[in-house]
Amino acid sequence: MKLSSKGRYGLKAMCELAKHYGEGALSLPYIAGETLLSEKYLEQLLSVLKKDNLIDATRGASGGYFLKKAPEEISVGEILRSLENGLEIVDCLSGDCQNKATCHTYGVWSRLYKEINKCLDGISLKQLVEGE
Amino acid sequence: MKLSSKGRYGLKAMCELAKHYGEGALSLPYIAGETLLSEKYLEQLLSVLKKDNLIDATRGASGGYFLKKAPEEISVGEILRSLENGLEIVDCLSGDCQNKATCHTYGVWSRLYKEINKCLDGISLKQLVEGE
DNA sequence: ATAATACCCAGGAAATTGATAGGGATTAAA
DNA sequence: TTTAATCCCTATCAATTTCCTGGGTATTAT
Repeated sequence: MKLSSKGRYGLKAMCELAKHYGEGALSLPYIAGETLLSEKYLEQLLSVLKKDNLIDATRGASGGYFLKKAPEEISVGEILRSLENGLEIVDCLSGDCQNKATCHTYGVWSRLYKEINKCLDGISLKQLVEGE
Repeated sequence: MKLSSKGRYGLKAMCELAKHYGEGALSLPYIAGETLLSEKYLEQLLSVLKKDNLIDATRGASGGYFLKKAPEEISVGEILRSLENGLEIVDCLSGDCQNKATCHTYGVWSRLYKEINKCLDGISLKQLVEGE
């Protein structure tokens, strides 16, 4: 039960964007340089975050990426749910579990899922960047 | 961030053992039949649980597996930590993170790790089998 | 002895993840 | 209007992990 590097790296990129919030857009090469990630891989992560409306981008010369909301209004939970494609610990949580009623373990996963989200939604990007 | 089927299946097997706690040992073929798992795969899961002292086994004819403690004294957390080889969400938690001091995200993982364990340690196998 | 059982080890199929690559579309600046 | 910077899309590959199967050995009740 590990977080993928997609999640870890993407969160790092979001921190970078948060650090420069309000200073305009950051270019892909710049973010890649700061986070030590390949431009091509980082690009994929940013495109996911953009699809989920956490960041936005301007194209063309001197374009780049920027946060769509202020760092204090973005939670780590939102970011990870975007990158990890949901934080459901088991598939039956996200889908159509037939045995929901009879299955004893369903309750465990559901409880855990709520706790995880509660925990991560309680930490804002601002807190993260400023070190609590 | 998904739980492996090792964890899910192993927990199922533990439930089966809990249902028959005090009635002597259950054979591998029997447990496999109840949980609808292949004997060979289940065998590996049980060997992990045995290594971690959650269950024990007697060999020879009419032998089998049984819980080493009462269902109310075994937590779901213990079981999953055994099967999943720890519930650390990222590697730096289990190891020797160099950047621990400077890394901003370390605190997030550590907080989440504690919450996950707290949640799962709060549910006993007995509660699980009896439906809370 | 024999049958039923747990135990051990090796390996392979399948899925997921991590990362690379190329080319295209869009836009700002010169 | 050209040019260059940049985001955007999609395919593919290598590596890793996970899931599962199979064969053979050791042990014990009957």
